[in-house]
Amino acid sequence: MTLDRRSGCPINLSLEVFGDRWSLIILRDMIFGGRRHFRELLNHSMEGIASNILADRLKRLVELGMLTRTDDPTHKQKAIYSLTEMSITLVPIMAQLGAWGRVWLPVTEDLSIRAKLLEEGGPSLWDDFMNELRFEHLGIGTPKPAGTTVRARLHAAYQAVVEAQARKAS
Amino acid sequence: MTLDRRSGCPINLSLEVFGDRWSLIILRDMIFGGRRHFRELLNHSMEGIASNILADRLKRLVELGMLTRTDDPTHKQKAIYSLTEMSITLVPIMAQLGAWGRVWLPVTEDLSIRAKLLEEGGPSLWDDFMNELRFEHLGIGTPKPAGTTVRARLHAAYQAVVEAQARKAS
DNA sequence: TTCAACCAATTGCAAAATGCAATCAGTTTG
DNA sequence: CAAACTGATTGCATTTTGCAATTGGTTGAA
Repeated sequence: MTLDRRSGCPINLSLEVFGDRWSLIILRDMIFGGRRHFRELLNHSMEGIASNILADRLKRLVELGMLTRTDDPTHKQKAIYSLTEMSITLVPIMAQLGAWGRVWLPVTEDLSIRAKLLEEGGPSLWDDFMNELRFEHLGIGTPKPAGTTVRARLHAAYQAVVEAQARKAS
Repeated sequence: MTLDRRSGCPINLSLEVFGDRWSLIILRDMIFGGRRHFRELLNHSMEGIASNILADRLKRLVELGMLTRTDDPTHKQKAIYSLTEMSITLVPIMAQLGAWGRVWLPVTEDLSIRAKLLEEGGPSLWDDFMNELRFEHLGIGTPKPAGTTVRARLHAAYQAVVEAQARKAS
């Protein structure tokens, strides 16, 4: 997989990597949802990605250096997809994208609470989160106590909103 | 023009607005290149956008509220495209995109010097730049002395690199 | 007053990407 | 041994893209 190289402009080249309707969605699910397997990405996809598109994008992202693919020792057919430093450093872009979308687009409260927290936490929270991802995906650094991680906090906030909505609806 | 609404996730909805290979390129040329007319966007396009794609995206961006289209009083056929607050607040996203691309992709020096300055300037420079865009496109706020604007400084840096490259090549 | 250059698109068409459903062969679990 | 699960692949219809040519009109200069 090689870039088009329409121009050497950084914004253009970034768009050539993930300027489509699915690549960033897959990376979002890996970064914020903790997905590591094909089936996890396929079956829990909020937007309903098709399996052929998912297969195509995973292959492409691996070829571009955004992901790595390794065999799962517990299952001979299972593959584990890992983020690379290249995709981990997408966190600030994701944060800005979420912040912008929250202001201008018809987001739902449950799905935007994480973006809100990420925005409020600012660059220092993004750094903490990236370090967690480095530990999980690259084996770099030291683990944090379970439940205190950024992902756990984001997820807890999401769950709280979902439960509040359920109470309101009932 | 209405969004797909695959989900209410802010990242997904943002992608539905500009998750394609041309929309952000057009907005980049308007924000950083100061383009306001169809022909300017078409003829000075580094990536070589086709006229039908440009027409389609301009229409779409207007419908989504990212641009406004007004008649040019000097030419009955000429249209002026203006950024809206919605697209002006894309500046932080552009800055992050440029910063990421500069690290990970084969950018050229001339086309990435602006991204470098924008990154180094940080949020306060982004704010200055957004305020300039608000004055230019929305008529809000006060003008700055010519030559001291962020856009002028970015452009001067770009020109300096281009000239240095020309000297080196000769 | 004629005419070339310019204006924002539109049209026709081939190629590529997308989306959907069905399917695949191998692996694990009950 | 069968059912469920693994990461895909295939076939096919639809949609989007990209390119080149063209449209109907405007402008400015000769």
